Amino acid sequence: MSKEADYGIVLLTHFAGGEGLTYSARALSDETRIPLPMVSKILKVLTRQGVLSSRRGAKGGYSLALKPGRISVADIINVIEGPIAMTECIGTPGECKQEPVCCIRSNWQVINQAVLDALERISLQDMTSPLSGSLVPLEAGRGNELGPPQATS
Amino acid sequence: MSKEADYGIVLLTHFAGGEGLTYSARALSDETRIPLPMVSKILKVLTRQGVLSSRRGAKGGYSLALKPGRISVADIINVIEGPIAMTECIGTPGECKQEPVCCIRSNWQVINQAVLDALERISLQDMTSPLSGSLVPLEAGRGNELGPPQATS
DNA sequence: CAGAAACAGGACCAAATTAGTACTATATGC
DNA sequence: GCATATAGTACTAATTTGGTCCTGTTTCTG
Repeated sequence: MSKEADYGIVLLTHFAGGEGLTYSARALSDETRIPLPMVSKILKVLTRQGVLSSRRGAKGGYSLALKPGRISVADIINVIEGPIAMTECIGTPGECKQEPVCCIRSNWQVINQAVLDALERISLQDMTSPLSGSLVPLEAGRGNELGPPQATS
Repeated sequence: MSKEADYGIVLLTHFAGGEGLTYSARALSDETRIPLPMVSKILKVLTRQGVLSSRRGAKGGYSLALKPGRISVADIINVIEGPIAMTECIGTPGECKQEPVCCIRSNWQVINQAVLDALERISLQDMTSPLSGSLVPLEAGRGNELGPPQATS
């Protein structure tokens, strides 16, 4: 994940922690230790994409445009970085030279979708408090009934 | 994921499909349409890391050093790219300037671990045939009982 | 109204990473 | 000895990324 997306999630989590408050870019920079120009840049993107709403002028600033329970981590990565894709062929099909002879692309689609689903289930709200460690890992339904790689031939 | 890791998985899946056969770099390049120098480079890394074994000279080539059921997708990414980490602070702790004031790092650890677990459960063997689309997405166990972001306030 | 505070929108740059290439050396089989 | 094939390393070119800067425009306050 790019640092920009990373920062974006940190910043938005800050908003989610503070019950609909309005923050200036400078204030957020101070509180998060992320350099001001970077903070500005990211907030602008998030505003253009409708995640934040902004008010200009003195006493202006940014505030969440949506309820923190309705924004997912996947959403945020999506608006900052573009589509979440493990391989090039998922994000931009047709680019890869060996797509015609590639027999694992469909498998990547399945894996990618699983990760995507997971990140979509985690809301900004969730990020404000510790996630319980009991994340149920995604389970590959296999045709052959193999155990995990370490336990099988 | 880097293209090198992507290619690596394609190449290894090729090995897994062909029951312990030995392939030369050239043969693999022809079959996968991945440029030869690239194939060579990746195979060398995989050999040094013990995933493949090699034989030099005429009639030489590469073959799998382990049973395809015992190599996971996570393993492959790991040896080619290094540790799988969604954020910098997971892969190389202590680098990030705002780590002391960051309150979401522990959550990233949980998320990262879930993805890691998922990729560890998918073996090379599994990649040779279509994964059933019914991957159970990883489920965030939340303290508060929220539904998915889209369904809640 | 003047000025300060704060966002909007770009353009821009430098460093790091990545993708890909090339070359030399060494081992093997015929 | 020669052809085949890996080992190792160095190199380059292009892209991406992280980060900065500057010039507006809007709004509040005195």
